[in-house]
Amino acid sequence: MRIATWNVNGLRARLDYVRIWLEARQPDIVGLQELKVSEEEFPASAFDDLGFEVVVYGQKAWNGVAVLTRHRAEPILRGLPGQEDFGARLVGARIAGLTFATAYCPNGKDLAHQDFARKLAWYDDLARFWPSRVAEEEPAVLCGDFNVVPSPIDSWRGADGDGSIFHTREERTRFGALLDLGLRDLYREKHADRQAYSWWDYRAGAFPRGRGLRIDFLLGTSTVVDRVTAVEIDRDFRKKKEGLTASDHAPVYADLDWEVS
DNA sequence: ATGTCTACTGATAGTAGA
Repeated sequence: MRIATWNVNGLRARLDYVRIWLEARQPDIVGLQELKVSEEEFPASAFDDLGFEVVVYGQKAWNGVAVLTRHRAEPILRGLPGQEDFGARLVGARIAGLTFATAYCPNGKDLAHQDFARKLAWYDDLARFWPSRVAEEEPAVLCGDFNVVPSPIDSWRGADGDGSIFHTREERTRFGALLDLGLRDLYREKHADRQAYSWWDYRAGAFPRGRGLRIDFLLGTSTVVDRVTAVEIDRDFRKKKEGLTASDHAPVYADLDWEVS
């Protein structure tokens, strides 16, 4: 079974591109972020045609998350309690015996902006909420755009980035608190020393220059980690395809040795 | 510093957010 996470940066603008990726990679479950579309305008029929059921938490213009699945989904999470003002950023479902949730964590903008403190508070609420709904021993995945660079190796700037937005001690502590709940970074479990990125700024030629950050993660509990056979950042799908513009994020996917009943 | 992209608006170019 193949699971994936992808910040698509506008689902309506990206729909044809997303379709190309789904057909190329054939994932079973996908967490999408930054849909930037209301639930009324969500292109459900396009995914239906491709054989995917959808669980959507949409919002006009900003944010928005969804789970696509080839298997039957039972919705279990919609939003982070107490953080409704920060928009549609968390949705989850139970699929094929797996708890699968996807998050679009706040960006924070810059260290002086009030959204930076709000980002930290959002993380604190997530770390409180998650264990109230998901047991550490159950097979579970929390994936998404976390807007945090966990370690210097995850930044094109290396340790020179330390202290700047996405690279602060405060953000790393919050991300670490999720790992302390028993969630493990599937990519890092498979590729301990590989420097690779999942996001590149559209500006200043960041992608061709190799100036990226690894901020998109598939986090899994131990029962999931034990089943992982491969994890890849699909860098090829950060490139233009058939004249279509890519998201500024690449998809990240993992293959699990998983029985779908 | 910023060479881009998306979606919004009493829109039809300018702005905000990332």
